[in-house]
This record gives sequence, structure tokens and C-alpha cells, in this order.
Amino acid sequence: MEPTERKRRHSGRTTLTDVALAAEVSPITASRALRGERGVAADLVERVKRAAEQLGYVPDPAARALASQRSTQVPVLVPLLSNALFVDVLEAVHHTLLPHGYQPLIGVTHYEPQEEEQLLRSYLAHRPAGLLLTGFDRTEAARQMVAASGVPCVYLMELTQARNVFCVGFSQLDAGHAITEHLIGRGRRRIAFVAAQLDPRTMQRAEGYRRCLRQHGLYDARLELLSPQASSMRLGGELFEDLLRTRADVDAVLFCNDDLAQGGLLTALRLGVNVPDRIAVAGFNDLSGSDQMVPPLTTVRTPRSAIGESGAQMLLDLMRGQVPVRNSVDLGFELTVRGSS
Amino acid sequence: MEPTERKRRHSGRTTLTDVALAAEVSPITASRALRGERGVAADLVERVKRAAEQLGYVPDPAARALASQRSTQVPVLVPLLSNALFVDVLEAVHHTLLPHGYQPLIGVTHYEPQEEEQLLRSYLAHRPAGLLLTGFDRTEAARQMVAASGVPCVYLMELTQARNVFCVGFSQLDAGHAITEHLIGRGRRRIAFVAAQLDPRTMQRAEGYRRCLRQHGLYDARLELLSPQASSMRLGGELFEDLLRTRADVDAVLFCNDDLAQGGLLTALRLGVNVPDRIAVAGFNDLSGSDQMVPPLTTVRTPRSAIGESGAQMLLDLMRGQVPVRNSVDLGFELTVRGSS
DNA sequence: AAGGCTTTGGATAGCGCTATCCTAACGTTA
DNA sequence: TAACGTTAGGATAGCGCTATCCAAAGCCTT
Repeated sequence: MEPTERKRRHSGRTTLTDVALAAEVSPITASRALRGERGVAADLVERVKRAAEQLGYVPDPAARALASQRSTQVPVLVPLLSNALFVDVLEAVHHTLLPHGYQPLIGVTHYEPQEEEQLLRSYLAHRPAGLLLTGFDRTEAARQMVAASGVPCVYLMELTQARNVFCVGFSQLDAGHAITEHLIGRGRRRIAFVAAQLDPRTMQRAEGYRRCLRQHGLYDARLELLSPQASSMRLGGELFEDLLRTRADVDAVLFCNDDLAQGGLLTALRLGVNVPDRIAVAGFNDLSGSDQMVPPLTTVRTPRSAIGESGAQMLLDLMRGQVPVRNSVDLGFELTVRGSS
Repeated sequence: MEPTERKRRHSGRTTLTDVALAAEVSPITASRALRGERGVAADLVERVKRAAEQLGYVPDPAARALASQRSTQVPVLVPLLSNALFVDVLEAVHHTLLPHGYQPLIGVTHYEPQEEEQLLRSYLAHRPAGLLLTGFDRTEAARQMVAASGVPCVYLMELTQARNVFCVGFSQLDAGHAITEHLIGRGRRRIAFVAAQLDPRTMQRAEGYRRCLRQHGLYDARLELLSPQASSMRLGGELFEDLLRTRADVDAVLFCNDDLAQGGLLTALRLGVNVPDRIAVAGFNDLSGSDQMVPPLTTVRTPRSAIGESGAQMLLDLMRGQVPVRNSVDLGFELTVRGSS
């Protein structure tokens, strides 16, 4: 009696074996041909590629990841998508990585280290080819997972001199310092700092602000207005109004992000407070719309796209096993002076 | 002579077999226990779960996908991340899907059907558990891939009555009609329509605008200003200025998106054009900041979060093999009248 | 008490691909 | 010509997990 063929789970998908059959080679040769690996005769490669195309063959990423112990996925973890800043970074990362066959995976941490840790655990299980993380502020467990995984990793937005850490960004502290210096240069003496979210980079800007004012003997802790709430135009307006009410002698405000500053400018308009005569306003990041404000917003243009591109490029090097020329790439920033100061 | 053990590729990862060993059960029982499958005795489940936790076991998604022919990934394709609209949708989708163990994958199509087709091809190779797509405008090849894959799919943002198509959204046409009706109700007669991007949903709003004006005998094609450029505050300002220059008798503008409208309002401020006395302004979507404008922007509040949540919920049903009660969920919209009209 | 049904745990065999080892078939060198 | 490298293709055996088939044990029936 013929034993019934029972254990077949084939999914109907076109497999490498189908391609190999059509090209009249062994599956492993087909595999090598399609991946462009070492010496496969040119005519065989040609035959295999043609067969693959005709059959509409698409490699199974799961099988590939399982067999080779690595995938082409590159998780990119950012705090938020509602800050245009990170959208620009992501866009640049995509443009840089996709043409090389890597697949960026967007992860959103909401500025929650716990959430980031969870995401990392999940993404690392996929054996990613590389990793792009925002900043250095994370749980110890997350740090260890990344280290233990051996997955190449590039850090975005902030800089460090630590060995074996690859990062692309700019000095948030210097930027905070520079824009404050600008306001002082405009003759302002009572310069407030208004911030929300209070993430590490915001606090670094705050530190730049403080150092600058201290250097000029102008620092006054009462001029700092820090809110842990999420950044938004509305909040910027509220904080600005607060500020005017409670610190009557203030003659300039530095907002930690442009959305706050835009809200501040609009509130000034509504209240009939003259900017910059009565009070100068400056923001941070040069987000979309800041140049359209009335008056246009003075801000710091930060190299978001360049950070995404350069970080992805550095990661490409690492994933290929090359060591990038530099550990740490400082892309700087640019003071953008407009009518609001 | 002992044969040398040669073919070992073990990755050092903690596997299900390790867990099974520790829990003193067979691997398959461990697998069933961890997945909560059918009858595994409660004490065994307990033992396996404890062992898994102690060993820090994380299932290998690639192996799982390969063996079971499906993953927990749910690609979500949106046109852009730079439109806050889609960020809200994504956020809601994440909140809904993650607690059920599904992993949303963000794909950005840039309003390019070709790009979407490419993304779909790549994502479908991963055997996703489900699919969330924006609108109905895509290539024939993309349509066929989705159909052939058999992957459950829910369409967001637009509605259709087609059978076997699951969708969550609202009537873009009705919304365009309603806001136009509002402007007419305010006594406006020369109502312009200013749009960018010109994606299908924008054009549906345009159609609503046209029908409304025609019903009132007020339609004038010269009052439509359509630009294929990407939507932005700056562009909104430029188009608004154009409009004032070339259609001097216009007494209201309907922008197809709030970012354009915000740019328009700011330009009005800069030019000293009184809103709403000289010209009424209305937008669409009630994006962040619209309520902060001077004057605050009249707009249509669209149920982005609800669409994301409800769409994800519907997809959850489909992925569980249940058939949702309704094919098509209309979440409506809400006219939000503020000072600009 | 025997037959039939329902659990519950396990053995086995893949999923589709690639790492690893192997073996011919060629040069090369002395 | 024999010994030795070098390729180019293939055979084999997994990667880690789960679908599928089995078998033993428990529970009802009649």
C-alpha cells in the first residue's frame, strides 16, 4: 500500500527551488546567483535572474533571516512623530538606507525609556542589520541589550566623545548658548527660557542658555519656565501669557522649540504685545511655518536631514563591517535671525 | 574514531528548546503553553512561563513566521508623515494594535502609487497578519497583490459601498460641501477653493465645494486655485496672495488643508487684510495650531484618531477570522466655526 | 465492561533559505 | 607527469519554530 503523502505545508509561494528548477541549477547556486555571491559563472547568474524575474520570485525574508541569522531591517527609534524634527530625520534615513536594500522600521518611544526598552527588545529579536537611536538617555537594560546583541548602532541628535560609540548630531548646548548670545547682542537683559517636554536635549539647550547668561552676569532662575507637558503651539501661547503676567520686566523669550515659539508669537499678536520692540522672541529648530510668522521667527536651524543622512551613511559603513573614519560627526547648526528679535 | 561535530550554527540565542528543557516538557508543549493554545494543563503552562521568563526567552519572529506562514506584522501605509493628520492616525493604530501583540509597520508612500506598489510587494513578502491602507487610489498591480495575498485589509480615510471591502473614514465630499455651505450661510458669494497636493481626497473635497456652489448658482471655475505642490504654510501664503491679486472680488477662501489656511491667515495679517471682514477663511482637518491663529481658524474637524482606532479594531476582527458587523464605518466630521469666518 | 469520544502531551517533519563541507575540473609548478 | 592550488557547483544539514499526525489516558455511554 502506497503511503499517503501527508506532511505538506507548502504555501503556494514561489520559492528558490522553483527558480532553480526553471534555471536548471541547484537551489544553492540560485541562491548564490541572486545574492551576487562569489564565483558563479556569468551565464548561470543571467539564467537564474531571468528565471526569478519570470516567476516573480520574491525571497522570503523570514526564511532568509532564520538561515543567515540576520535580516535587512534597521529599526529607527525616535521620541515622537508629532515633532516635525524627527519626521525630517526619518525621511532622510529612508532615502539613504532603502537604495542599499535595508528596510527602516520606525519605532516611536514617546520619550519613555521603558517604552524604548520594550521596543528594543522586540526589534532585537528580529536580528536587525543595524540600529539608529535618538540620544543617549535610556535604561541600563536597554543599553545592555544593544551591547549584547552586537548589532551596529549609530546615535542621532547628540554627540559624545566616548570610544566605540558612533554618533551624528550637533552640540545642543552650544546652540542654546549661541541663540542666547544673539539675544544679548540685541541689547536684551531679561531673557526668559520657556521649555516643554524637558527631554535631555531640551535640558542641554537650557544649560547653554544658563551658561551664557551667567557669563554675562544676567542669569535669573525665575526667568526659566519649564513645563513637563508635551510641546505644542497652544502650550507655547499659554506659557508666554504666563510669562508676561508674572515676569513683567522680561524683554526676550527663548523657546526650546519652534512650535512653542509660534504659539507665543500668535499670543503676542492677540494680546497686542509688540514683537520685537516690547519683547524679542526666539525659537529652536526652524520648523515649517516659522518663516511665515508675523513677525518671522528668529530661530536656530538644525541639520535634521543631514543628521538622518549622515547617520544612516555611517550605519551603512558599520553594517558592511567597515569602520567609519570618525566616531562622532558634528553637523553644527545655523543661527537664523528674522524679525522677531 | 569519533566523528567530529561540524555543522553547528547555533546563535547563542535562548531557544524554545532551552525553555522546554528547563521546564521539563517537550518543545512543542512549551510552544503551546506560551502561545496559550488549547489544552495544556495549567501547572505546565505555569512552569513553562516561569522558565521562559527566567531564561529571558524571546521567540524568534523569523522562525515563527516561517513555520506558521504568518507574522504579527501589520503594515500601515500612509502618504506622508509631514501631515499631522496621518501621524494622528498612526498613533491611534499603534495604541489599538500593540496590546494585542501585533506590530504595526509604518510605510510612507509620498502619494506615489508606484512607491506604494513597491512597499506592498516588500511588505507582503513578510506574510503580514493584516494590512491598513490609505484610500482606494492605487495601481492595478497593487490591488491584485493585496487580493492574491489573502491578507485581511482595511482601508482608511475614504468610504465605499463595494462588497467585501472594509473601510473606515468619512465622506470627504460631504465635508467639503458642509464647510462651503457654512461660508454661504455667512453671506459669502465669491468663495475660492485653494488646494495643494491634489490627492484623491482633496479632489473629493473640491467636488463637494463645487456641488454646493452650483446648487446655489455661485460656482465660478476661476475661483479654483489648484497647485500640485506639496502642502505647506508657505505655499498657503503664496496662493492666498495670488488669489487676492488676481481675483479681487473674492470674499471667502476655503483651503483644502489647515496648513495652507494657516499660511493664508498669516499672510493676511502681514498684508493687513482683515479676516473675516474683507475675506473669510476656512481650512480643513483642524490641525494643531488652527485654534491659536489670529483670528482662530474655522475648519472641519476630522476624526483622525477615531479612524485609526476603529480601522485597527476592524482589522483585529478580520485577523481573528471574525467578520465585522459593518463593511463601512462612517465616522463623520464636525464643522468647527471660529473667528476666521 | 466494552466501545467510543474527548482530552493532553509528544514525535516527526517540515517552512524556505543559507552556512558549511565536498568533489570534480582545471590550471600551475617543478 | 605528479603534486598542489584554485575555482565552480552541489549535497547536506540545519536556523527555531509550529502544523500535523499519534498515542495514551480519562470519561461517558449503553
